[in-house]
Amino acid sequence: MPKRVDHEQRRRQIGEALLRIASTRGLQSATMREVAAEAGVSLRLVQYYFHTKEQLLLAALAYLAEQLTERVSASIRALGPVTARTIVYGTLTAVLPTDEESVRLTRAYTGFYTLLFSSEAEMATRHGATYPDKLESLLATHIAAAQEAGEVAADVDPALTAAALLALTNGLGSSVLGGQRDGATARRILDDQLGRLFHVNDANSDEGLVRRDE
Amino acid sequence: MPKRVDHEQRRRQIGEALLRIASTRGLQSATMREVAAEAGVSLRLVQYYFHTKEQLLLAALAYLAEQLTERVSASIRALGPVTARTIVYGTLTAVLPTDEESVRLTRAYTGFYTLLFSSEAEMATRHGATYPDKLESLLATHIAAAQEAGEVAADVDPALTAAALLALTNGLGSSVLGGQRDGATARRILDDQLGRLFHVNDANSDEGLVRRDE
DNA sequence: CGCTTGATGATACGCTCGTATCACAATCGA
DNA sequence: TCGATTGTGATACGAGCGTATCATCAAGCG
Repeated sequence: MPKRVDHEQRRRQIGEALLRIASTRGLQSATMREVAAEAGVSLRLVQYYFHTKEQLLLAALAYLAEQLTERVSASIRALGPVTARTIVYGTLTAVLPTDEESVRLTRAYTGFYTLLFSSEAEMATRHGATYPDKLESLLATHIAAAQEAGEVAADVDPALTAAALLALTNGLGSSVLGGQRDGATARRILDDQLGRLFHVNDANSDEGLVRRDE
Repeated sequence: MPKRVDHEQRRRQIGEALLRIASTRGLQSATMREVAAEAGVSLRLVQYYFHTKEQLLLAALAYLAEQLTERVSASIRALGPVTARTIVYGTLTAVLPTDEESVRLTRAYTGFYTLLFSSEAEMATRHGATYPDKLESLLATHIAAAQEAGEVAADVDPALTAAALLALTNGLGSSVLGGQRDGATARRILDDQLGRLFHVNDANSDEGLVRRDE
């Protein structure tokens, strides 16, 4: 059988298998043997394409980040014209575990993030923390833009608010994954906060403003 | 040596040892042998007082909840007269990992919460989720009270807001534990949101209001 | 006093994990 | 054509885990 084979494709096949396990049985169940079985290959092959488990995890994390990024931009596009507001909405709702795909992604991501907490290997100079950092500054930028446009109150600190929104979304995600509430409820909580942040810019009162529901 | 010994004290000694490990090396390092060593007893003793590891974890979780509750009420008391506002502030800032003790507690708690995500044993009818639920309804009650007193805008939904604040705090805690930012910054983000929620009830404008820093 | 019983130590068992080793088949360059 | 290289299988190894077993030592009770 040993035809010359496409390494990248094989690695992807195995990496995806790991992600599938991570989002169903949890990352701690993603043992070498389990991944091999899920990918339909032998244990030896997993070792062959990823010399060590850490390399496998790292590659899978990269694939996951890829999918996550793709979902975020798809979510933004789906909201119509690209404005600061749609970017913020799209980004945050994309990473909230509401439908099947986002549950999958969030579960897997949480697994990796959890690994970060107590890995002596430091997960390759904590790659995990750079992703949220980028998201945060991106959000801050667009909140500031919305502020310029008068969609957001002037006394709002974009950086602090971006951090808060992201932390809120992560916290909501955890509560959904932990079974404390369902995705729809989490979505409602997030929408409430977002609606409170993005209000119309005409009036003097901050009460009775337009409530957004999508 | 076999004097008649106080079981509850021994169990506590061992349970605290587990918590100590959970908040330093992480819960996944809390093996039976490690706990025994940390507690300064033999492996056999750990087995003697807790027939199985799950029982040990459950007991330790109970101790942790105890300490957490104690810290929350201490934090509320430290804020002076007990009002709806001090309760909300005190509760949320107590569980945010800012000082050494809260880092310890939060780390340990996160470990257990993480275990919840993917334990087939379901951690004894998911005891973990009841605690946040109680906190949430408690917060909602006091936000509603503050609303009655005019300290909170009338269009705020107490339940949604309580959930959001708790999720925000949890998310911030995760980011601190994950090394994304330090406790002081997290505290600033939380304070910003709380200050925005509890505003003075006299004026017409929502800009330039009193910024709380403690 | 003696004997049951509570408390403790030493050690073993079975399992799973990541990783390593050895053998071998298919392919390709010369 | 043939040897070197690439891909794959079967299996072993050592460590760490939760748990179990067996023996023993000090009390308390009759």
